[in-house]
Amino acid sequence: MARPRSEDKRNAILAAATRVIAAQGLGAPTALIAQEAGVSNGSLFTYFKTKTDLFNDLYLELKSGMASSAVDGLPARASLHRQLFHTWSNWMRWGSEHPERRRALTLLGVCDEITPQSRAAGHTVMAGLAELMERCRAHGSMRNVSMPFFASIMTSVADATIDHMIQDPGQAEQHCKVGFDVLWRAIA
Amino acid sequence: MARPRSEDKRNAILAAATRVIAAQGLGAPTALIAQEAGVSNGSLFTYFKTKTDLFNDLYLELKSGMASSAVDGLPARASLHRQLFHTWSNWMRWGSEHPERRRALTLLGVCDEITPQSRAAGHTVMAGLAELMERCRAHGSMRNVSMPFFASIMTSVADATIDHMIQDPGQAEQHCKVGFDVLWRAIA
Amino acid sequence: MARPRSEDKRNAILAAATRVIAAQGLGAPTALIAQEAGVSNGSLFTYFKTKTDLFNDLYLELKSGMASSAVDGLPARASLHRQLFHTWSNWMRWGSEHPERRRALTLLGVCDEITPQSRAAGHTVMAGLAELMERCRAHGSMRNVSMPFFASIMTSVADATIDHMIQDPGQAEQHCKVGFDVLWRAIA
Amino acid sequence: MARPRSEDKRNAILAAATRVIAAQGLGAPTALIAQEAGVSNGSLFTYFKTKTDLFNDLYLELKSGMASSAVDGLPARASLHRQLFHTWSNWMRWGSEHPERRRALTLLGVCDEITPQSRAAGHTVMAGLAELMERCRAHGSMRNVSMPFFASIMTSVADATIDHMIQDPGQAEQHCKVGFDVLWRAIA
DNA sequence: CATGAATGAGCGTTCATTCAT
DNA sequence: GATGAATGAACGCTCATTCAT
Repeated sequence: MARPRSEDKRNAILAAATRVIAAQGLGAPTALIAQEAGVSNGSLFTYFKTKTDLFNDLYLELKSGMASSAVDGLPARASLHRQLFHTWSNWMRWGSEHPERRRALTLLGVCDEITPQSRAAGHTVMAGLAELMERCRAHGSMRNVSMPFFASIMTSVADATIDHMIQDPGQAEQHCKVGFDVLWRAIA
Repeated sequence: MARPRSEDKRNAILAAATRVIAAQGLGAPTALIAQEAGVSNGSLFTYFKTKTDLFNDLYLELKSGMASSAVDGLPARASLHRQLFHTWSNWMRWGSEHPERRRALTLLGVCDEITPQSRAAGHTVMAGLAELMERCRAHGSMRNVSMPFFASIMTSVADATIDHMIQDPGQAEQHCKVGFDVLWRAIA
Repeated sequence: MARPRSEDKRNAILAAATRVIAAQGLGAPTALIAQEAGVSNGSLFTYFKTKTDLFNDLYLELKSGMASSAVDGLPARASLHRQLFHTWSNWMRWGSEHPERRRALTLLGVCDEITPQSRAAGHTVMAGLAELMERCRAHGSMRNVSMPFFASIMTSVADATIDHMIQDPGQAEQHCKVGFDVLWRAIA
Repeated sequence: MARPRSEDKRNAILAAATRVIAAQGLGAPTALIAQEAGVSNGSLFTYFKTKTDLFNDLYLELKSGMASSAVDGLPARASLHRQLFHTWSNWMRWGSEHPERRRALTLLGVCDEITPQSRAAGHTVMAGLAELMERCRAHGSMRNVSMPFFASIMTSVADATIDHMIQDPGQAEQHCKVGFDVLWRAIA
């Protein structure tokens, strides 16, 4: 019967946190995040019990946004190479178009306030992507290495590629392709 | 640069900072670092003007330690493949044997208190390694991409490989080899 | 005084406040009291304008509960000694059986949010008891001291006795008697 | 070799806490206590690790001040009656002359941040007084009740008497005597 | 120079109270 | 009236940095 909790406000806080963390790092004051989100200081804590909770939720939010972007419109019947390139392109686009989300995710990824549970959930949301990766691994020269290692290689190359695209946006598309070729050579 | 009295103390502080940052992140109190180093609270600031200065110096220290480990004993006359593998093995060993240094370096690498000057110096200190990389790039399939991109790919794969080695130490040597093969396929 | 809708809710809040204050002290959040009472956060403030008002009302409620227990079933025609002992026993029983009310009353009694008006009203509510006390005073060795002093002595001894009864419940009845004897010797 | 911790400052904080607590209750901000003591906000915490620690230390300080005042100049060879009256007078004087200390001690005494250890230590500092009480108990009509009960009675009457003296300072000395007579009748 | 007490701005969080639903 | 989200002042405590010893 009372004013319901607003999903919009929650999202505004998450978006503000993304921006503020990208700009100031994880030490950014919650008060600044709240202000940036257009809510009061105290309201942040009705949506997220602690700053750490906010971090964990944001981590998942960003990770799943990235994952779902990557597999968006995946051509299910195309060749593995085509499917992977499609996904790769989506991934690179997400990284290039959302540098703040990416930076925030990087920072959250290395900080130790993210719980093992969140990290596990982070893997879950990547399931679609993981399934594709698994097929690539199983049919390529890395068929004998573990999935985590395989995934980690792929992620690393992706990160390096996005960095490169951001630093030289004029040639972004070409860098995207080069990165993919590197990856394909490594794993095919 | 007026050398402070005791190089030992300076080193103790850097070593303590490495440990403490690895354990607690960059938010760790300077007082704790000082304590861990066996010096007083205030003394830390006679060796490093600010916490940020300490971070920048430590970043360089760690990066150059890593770089010099990597090129240690480089067989100058061997084939490129042999030289690279030698370096790669050194690098992997450094990473496996100094997880705290590596974690501290990772955290420092993504935080924005590290100045562009420090990052540039970080590259300088990698000169020996960079020269080898440059030769690999120039003679391989990535001859048309920029050095930063090439280096970034190599670093990424290295990081992924070290992670893997640390998580499964029993097979470390084998993972080292697999990582190298991945890299070689990607760049040869 | 416009009665709020539900006297039940008001009482539930007072009872909850008693429990919560006994457990957590006067710093206990109003939200917790509301929760414990089974009403919403905001509703508490339709029954009590401020937290201070709640405290003042509760103070009176507890004090009058104690006072009316004390004089319950007073044998009007018995000797003073018998009347006083009857009252004393009631008082001790109230204290032993309602430790939370007693503790809350103690805390409220020393905090300075209780207004002089409330304290005055607290005396009014003790009128029945006071009248008996007055007769005791006037006929005993303390006939020359002021009533407040006399009452305060009696209250003090009562409190000490209840404490003792609570700490050694096995002998409660005996302690009750001993306390009364002390009092009687002091005032007779 | 550095600036030593100043006992003066510690005492200033304790004195300030006494005043501020007496005036505002236990909810008084530490910042106000610090200000009143003439030290910075943060300095308070170099002398007392937490607000609760400050409360516990202050409790002991006040209690031992009271206890040592009470037994000051005790005429060891006088009669029990004379000895007790001497102590009683000291006690009453302490209470009358230090109303803030007394109020702070009252508040601290009922709050549940005071640890059982502090309460135990509080009894220890009253040892001198307790020994005298014990002799009174053993030779009087309360010889069959436990010491804690006896002590609690005595304390209660003392508190009531001090209150009375404070409220009517003109007759303080006389009230002191009356209170003592009440006590003596109760226990002799 | 070494020490560690002093400083005070700053932070995460709480909570009495208000107000939209 | 009932609800619980919204508000923002306030609080306890931390910590980089300074400075007296």
